[in-house]
Amino acid sequence: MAPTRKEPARKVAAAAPPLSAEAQLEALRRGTVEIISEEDLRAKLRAGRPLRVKLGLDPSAPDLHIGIAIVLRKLRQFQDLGHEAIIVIGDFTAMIGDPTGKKQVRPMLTPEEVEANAATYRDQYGRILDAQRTRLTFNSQWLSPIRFSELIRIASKTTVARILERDDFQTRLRGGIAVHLHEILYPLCQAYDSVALQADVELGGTDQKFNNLMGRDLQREFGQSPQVVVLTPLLPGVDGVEKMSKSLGNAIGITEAPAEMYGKVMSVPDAVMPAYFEFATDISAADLARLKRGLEDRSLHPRDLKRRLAREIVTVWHGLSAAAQAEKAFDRVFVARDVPEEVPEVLMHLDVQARDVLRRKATRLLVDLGLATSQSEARRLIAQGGVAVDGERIADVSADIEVRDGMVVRVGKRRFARIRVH
RNA sequence: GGGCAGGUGGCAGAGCGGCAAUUGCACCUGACUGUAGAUCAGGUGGCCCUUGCGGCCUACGGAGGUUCGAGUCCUUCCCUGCCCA
Repeated sequence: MAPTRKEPARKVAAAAPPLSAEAQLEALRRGTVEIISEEDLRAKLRAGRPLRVKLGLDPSAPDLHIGIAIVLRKLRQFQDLGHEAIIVIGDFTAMIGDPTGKKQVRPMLTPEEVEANAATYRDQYGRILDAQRTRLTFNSQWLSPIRFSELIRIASKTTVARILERDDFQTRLRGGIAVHLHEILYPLCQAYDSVALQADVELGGTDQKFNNLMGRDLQREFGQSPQVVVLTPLLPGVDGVEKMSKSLGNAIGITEAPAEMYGKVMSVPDAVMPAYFEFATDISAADLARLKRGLEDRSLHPRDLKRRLAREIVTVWHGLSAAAQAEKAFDRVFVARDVPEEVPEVLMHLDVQARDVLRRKATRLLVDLGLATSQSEARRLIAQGGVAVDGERIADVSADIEVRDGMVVRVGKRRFARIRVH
């Protein structure tokens, strides 16, 4: 379900007379890091026709996170201003993997997989974008049929030196790390997307600057008006260091359960709170300024600020009441150290031999419940005092547990399982 | 095609014949509290039990070999980087 607060905005925008180019530019500037160039954008807006605004996304991560949401919200803004939103799923370029140095070559998706994914994309993007007015494309549509001779023609439009300017390549070459030939085609592929779509604007995070500028060059080579590059900030992940990304495991997914989302926000380092408030919530500029000030002069407690942040972010994606509930659940588990109201249940079968009582070695029980991946791990957890059954800590690594229906096993602070005996 | 340097646990990176492998990051657990933040401490291949500074199995790119013993030495293959052509 889309956040309800978005609904009225859309209707108003559709009905309202188009804003002046200057007013649009003013609105679009907010929340961006760089626009290349504003002059070009102004000119394109002045022409008065709906602009084709392109955003490329990685097909391997259908779980959108609140970092990517920043750029998607920018795209939404373009939609609300009457422009055409085009999402490009990089299913073809996924074969290459954006050359960050770690990605493996991935096989191309089958048409069936693409079809299946499309539904997921629509569903997830629909939480932010006006789904009816969003064009969803896959770049295999135009990249796949390209013949080798055409590739050579496209490749002739740029130079090796130009491609190698890119930071990733620079550092890898300097560090003696492999740069495969196909990888240097990545920026070219993405640039060609812009040519194929005749994009007026390409949106992206600041890490996409090189690729997006490449699109400008290539479009010029193909006799098209070069696209305007609009760059949005990258949100740091929950580690507070790396940019938020699913593959780094530091992301907060927009479809995550409220409680999970709330907890992850609470784990964010204090230093990144301002960025989160600014880019991942809907709070007003005035509120933002006040919170920042409070954090600086220490008149506001960081803990309370982070609770507010967690509430705000959960509210964006799940609504107010879900946020309140998530906070309650969090307090219950982490502040009061109580068992959560909802504990995942695990069914266990009662052994025929032992009719009424089911005895299990504690280590085995943990593995059976999925709370440990091996007996060794289970043993370690118990030895470290991290395992409790119905609130009672297990002290003995070789303990036997008398399994009863409804029993709650806890590992660490936040992993629980309730046993259901059948 | 030739020469040189490399390939070690999720990542980075030690190791120079006794190694389940120093260290950092990441991760897990505990203490503390301001939260799953910060700090401090411990742990982190698997299996087993008679829970012992225990036993066994599997692991340092692949396959062979030398040796009581190989991540460490040899042969060969694969892969990467650099230099020369």
